[in-house]
Amino acid sequence: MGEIIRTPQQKRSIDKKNRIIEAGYELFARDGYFNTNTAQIAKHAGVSTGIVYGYFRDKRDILLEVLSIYVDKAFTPVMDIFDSLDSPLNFETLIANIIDATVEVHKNNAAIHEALHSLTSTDEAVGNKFLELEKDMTVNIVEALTQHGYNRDSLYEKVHLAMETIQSYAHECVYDLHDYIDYDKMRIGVIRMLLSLFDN
Amino acid sequence: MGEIIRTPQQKRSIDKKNRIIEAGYELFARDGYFNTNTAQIAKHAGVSTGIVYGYFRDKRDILLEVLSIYVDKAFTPVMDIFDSLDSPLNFETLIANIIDATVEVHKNNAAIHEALHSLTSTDEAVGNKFLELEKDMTVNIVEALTQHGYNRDSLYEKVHLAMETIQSYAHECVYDLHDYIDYDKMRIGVIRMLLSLFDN
Amino acid sequence: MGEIIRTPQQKRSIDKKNRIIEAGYELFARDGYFNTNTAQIAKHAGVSTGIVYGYFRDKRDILLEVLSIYVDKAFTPVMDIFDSLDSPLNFETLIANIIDATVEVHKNNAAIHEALHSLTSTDEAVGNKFLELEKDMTVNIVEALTQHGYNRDSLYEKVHLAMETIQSYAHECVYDLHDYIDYDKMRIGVIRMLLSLFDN
Amino acid sequence: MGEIIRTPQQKRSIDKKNRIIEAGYELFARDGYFNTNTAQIAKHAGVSTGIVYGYFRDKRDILLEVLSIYVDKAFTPVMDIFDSLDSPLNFETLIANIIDATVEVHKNNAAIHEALHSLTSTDEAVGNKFLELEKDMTVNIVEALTQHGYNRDSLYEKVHLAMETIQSYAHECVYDLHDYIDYDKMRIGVIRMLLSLFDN
DNA sequence: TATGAATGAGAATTCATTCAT
DNA sequence: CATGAATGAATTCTCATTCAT
Repeated sequence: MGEIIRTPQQKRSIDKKNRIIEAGYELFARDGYFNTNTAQIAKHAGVSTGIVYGYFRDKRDILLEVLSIYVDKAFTPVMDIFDSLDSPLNFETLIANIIDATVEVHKNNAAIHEALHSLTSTDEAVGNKFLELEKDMTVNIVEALTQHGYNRDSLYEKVHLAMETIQSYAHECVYDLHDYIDYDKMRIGVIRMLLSLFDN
Repeated sequence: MGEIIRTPQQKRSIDKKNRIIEAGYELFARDGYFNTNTAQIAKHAGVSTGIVYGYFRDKRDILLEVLSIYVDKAFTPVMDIFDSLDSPLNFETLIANIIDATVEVHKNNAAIHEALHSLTSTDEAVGNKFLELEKDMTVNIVEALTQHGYNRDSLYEKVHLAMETIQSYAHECVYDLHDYIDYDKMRIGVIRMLLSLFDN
Repeated sequence: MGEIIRTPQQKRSIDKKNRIIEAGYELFARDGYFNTNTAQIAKHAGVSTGIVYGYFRDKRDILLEVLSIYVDKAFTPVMDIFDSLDSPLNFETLIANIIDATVEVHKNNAAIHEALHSLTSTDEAVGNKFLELEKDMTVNIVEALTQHGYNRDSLYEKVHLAMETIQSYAHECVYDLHDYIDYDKMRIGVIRMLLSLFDN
Repeated sequence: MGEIIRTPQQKRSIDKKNRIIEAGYELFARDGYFNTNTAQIAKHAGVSTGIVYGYFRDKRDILLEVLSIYVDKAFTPVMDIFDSLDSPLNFETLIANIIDATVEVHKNNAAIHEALHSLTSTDEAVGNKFLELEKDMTVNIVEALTQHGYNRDSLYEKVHLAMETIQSYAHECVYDLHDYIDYDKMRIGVIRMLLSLFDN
């Protein structure tokens, strides 16, 4: 098999590979994975169609890289909050901070999130990556809470549920689709719900 | 515009159209919209490829019909709960009932929900249909609650948020993907959160 | 998997499938397998590129059908000679007849023989088909000779060797490439050699 | 025509050119000409893809060089036999020697022979080279035989036919594909046939 | 209405060759 | 001379849609 996938070492090449990933990111976000073809990605990245296959095994391989980037972007800002945490925990502030961080992440990445997440049911690797992301976040948060002395029943369930709820809110909030919803009021509802969840 | 899309009158034709929709439903659910082709749908429905275009303008038209069916399936069972509601409202029971109904709906339709919902960002009509579904449910529930004397602040926001939360839970619960989660415990968390949300 | 390979029943479809095989036959013979593309085959057959994949799994599948046809064409005329064989055997006549039949087959099929045979070393199925052809011919001839009372030592080896020799001659003769060779004289040499081979 | 194909003067360059030819030789033999790409050849030779075009006009040019090497390898061992030939000629020994030399050549080069020979019908230069090889061998052998006093009718035809027969045998023998053939017995048949051919 | 063969535009991928460094 | 990244035309194959019957 003569298939040689370049692992670029030089700056220019790294740039080029990143440009392709970036192009994939933007086009998948805008049009979806299935509505984007490799020629478009190449053109958007300012490279030839051929070189795409110098850096990636196939179109799906680009997807996987885009996914990795997204996962980092989604994971880091929220987890950073737990690095600088005071004891005793102030849940109200903590929750508000996580909500705001999540909304911020969503503002920049909602479209790609949709595009990627829509593949979870038909692409096992993509599905697993999302599961892993959720698991990593849950586990990390549980650990952080425990270290700060919070240690109640059903902690994994609570954290996971909280995350889901915040995700849902962030999604709604960013798309701002329902004219009958005041997202600031909803935000208050989310905080109230989560406070009660953890105050137990 | 000489194109004639049949609106079937005879029983046999209605069957045939429904069989095509049903086939689309199953295949979209199993493989996703983009991984299903019209030949497969026709074969699965036991009809010829050509006749598909006698009943539907194009492949996407099948999608739209499938979507309608799904929306009904998702809407009805939950809304039925509000038809037989006692006053004064017992929120704990109500919430539990909605959760169970939603989980039940999801058990049967999670796959198609994924398949359809994944198109929301790239297909405006699909997106709007989902918005409409959410709006209809929210509005109906708000109305029912009001009629039963429940009338607090931010009701739309609360109801919408509650629905989102239940949806999330139902999804998690049905797929049962995280081995570190006990979904019965999570269910208790959901109920607690929502009780606190509405007890305010 | 939605791959449906038509097995044509109707006359028109059979014609079409045969036209594609025929086109493959001619183009492979003229330009070789690797220098022929599916678009050319389709055009030569007077069909669209798409329908080629309605009748054949892929380009190689056409090759395999062409091969089958060739094998029949190569096998039948020579084997027919053994259907009408007098006892006692007149080897001189028999050999001459086989030579002539083989040359005749080669006249019409030398190019496709080359094209197909050139794939034996890189395509196992093709290689096996040629082996099978040689084996079938050898076994059939040995059987026929035995039935007519010829039963000497090393019969399989002799028959196989005779066939190879005749093949070589037919090839040379048809291409007529060497100006220093008189193929009629060479034919006499072949007959003499084979007579001595079997007279032992 | 400003294109400059280097004729390497320095030792290192000659090595490099030879390494490329050697790589072509091995890969063409293993996978065939069309299943080998220039990147593979370069990699196998331990050079860059670009430099290949410093030494060769194009991929086919490598093929031609490989062909030249093969022709030498095929020509020399057999021709050497005629350098040390006793008078009067002992045909039985001579034939046996040629058979053994040819089998030996084939043992080492059967694969590349197949790969190259398969191109004869579509590449005129390759075809001509093979013709030339056959002609050179025939002419040389005829000359040698004549010098040793053997001078019969149809000598070119006989020699050519003998060579073909031996080639066929060597091919069969090396690949050893037919389980119903004893190649030692077949070898005896070949010798017998050729003795009778020349004893006339 | 119904069939399923046929179309052809479009997608993914390969690879001989060139070129900037 | 040498490198290996880059090009883009060419190729295989798919599939929504049409059409002859």
